[in-house]
Amino acid sequence: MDKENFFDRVFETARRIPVGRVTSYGAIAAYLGMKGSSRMVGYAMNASGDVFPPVPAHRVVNRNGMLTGKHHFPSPELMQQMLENEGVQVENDKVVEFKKLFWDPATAEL
DNA sequence: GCAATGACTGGAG
DNA sequence: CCTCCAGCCATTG
Repeated sequence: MDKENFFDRVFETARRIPVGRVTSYGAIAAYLGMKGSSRMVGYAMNASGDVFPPVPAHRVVNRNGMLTGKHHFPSPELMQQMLENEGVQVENDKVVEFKKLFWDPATAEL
């Protein structure tokens, strides 16, 4: 697959997410200059399980901090489990302190 | 090339 | 904070 050029951008950005932090699809999309393609970011994450190294898709949630992609994991409860394992408190399928744990790739230091 | 789909987003209620 | 509607755009059939 050579057309993973688009996905690769999303993957690299997603891998830059620090542990214990989370970000939104729109943040990644906007950072890559594809603000309108926020859906494509999630679509790319769908292929994240087919690439290497693995992408921490569990740190990527929607703008509301909701674990919208948990259903796409090997186990729907795995996503929340890993987040809590990293110190991210999750409740009702959404990050509690999302606003506080929110990580923006644009404000991230190299 | 068109139609359908989707791990989204912003605005309005 | 939650729900509904419409817009966006790449991937797939």
